[in-house]
Amino acid sequence: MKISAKGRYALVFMINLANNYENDSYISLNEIAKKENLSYKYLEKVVAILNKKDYFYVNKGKEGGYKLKYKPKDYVIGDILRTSEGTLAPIACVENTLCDKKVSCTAYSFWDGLYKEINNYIDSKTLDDYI
Amino acid sequence: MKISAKGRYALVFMINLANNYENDSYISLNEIAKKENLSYKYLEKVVAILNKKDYFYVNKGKEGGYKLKYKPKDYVIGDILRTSEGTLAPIACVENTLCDKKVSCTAYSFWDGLYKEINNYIDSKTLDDYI
DNA sequence: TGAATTCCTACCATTTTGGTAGTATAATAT
DNA sequence: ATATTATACTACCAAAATGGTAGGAATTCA
Repeated sequence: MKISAKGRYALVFMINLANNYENDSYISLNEIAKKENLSYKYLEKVVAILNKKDYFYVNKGKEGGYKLKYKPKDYVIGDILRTSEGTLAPIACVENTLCDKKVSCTAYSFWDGLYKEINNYIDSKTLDDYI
Repeated sequence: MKISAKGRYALVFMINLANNYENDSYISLNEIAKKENLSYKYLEKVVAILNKKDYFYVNKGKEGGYKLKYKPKDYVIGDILRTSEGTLAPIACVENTLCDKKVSCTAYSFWDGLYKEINNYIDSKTLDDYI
């Protein structure tokens, strides 16, 4: 029941952008990786995933890097985690439609309830809460 | 962020025992595996883990199997899952003491909050809720 | 033009996952 | 008694996921 490094990296990265929001400057992967003691190469990979979303501005070259596009309050953490981790369903059947047992399935309602609790929590927090 | 087969098997198994509680008879792995469409051998393995706790009576031989020791209401699902899965901490640092950053660590309070939500939920349910 | 930076593709060792196989041991119905 | 049924225990294993690393191409800007 672990969040993978992908999710951890993604959230740390986005919080770093949020912390830099007021500066209106770009912040590079190198800088964040060093500050947060993350693998630069792996962070690169995770950011590539996040970059498919409309989260930040990017600039290459000197003084380049990443900059948050919207206000920290506009970033729901659940959305960031789903982008990086995929679904946060504790077991597959509460998410997809492959399993048709559902209601009749032993323990289904327990897992479904847990899923809802998780979603409620992660969707109630934004980057602004962790600046 | 998935619960592993271990946790799924464990809960299904325990709910089956709970369903059989009123009968006061033993129920075998074979019977449960067939009914729930689980791998018999893997179920055996998971039950071996659960068996370290004081959860059920065991009887070998004909008419043998497993029988719940206490009332379904006495089994908190969080306890069952921790026994089978290990900790349900979404990331390691909210659980163990290896990481000393904690409060100052980026995003720590987010993960800690999520952990608390998960624990609250799974500790608020007992087998009796899923009979 | 050179340095800094992102972008992209490929590779890889280790661990985890979800099993299977086989045998030993114990209980019991008959 | 003993054949049958069941758990207990140990060992093995293939496939997938995890958490990286390596190297170079493209782009930006001082």
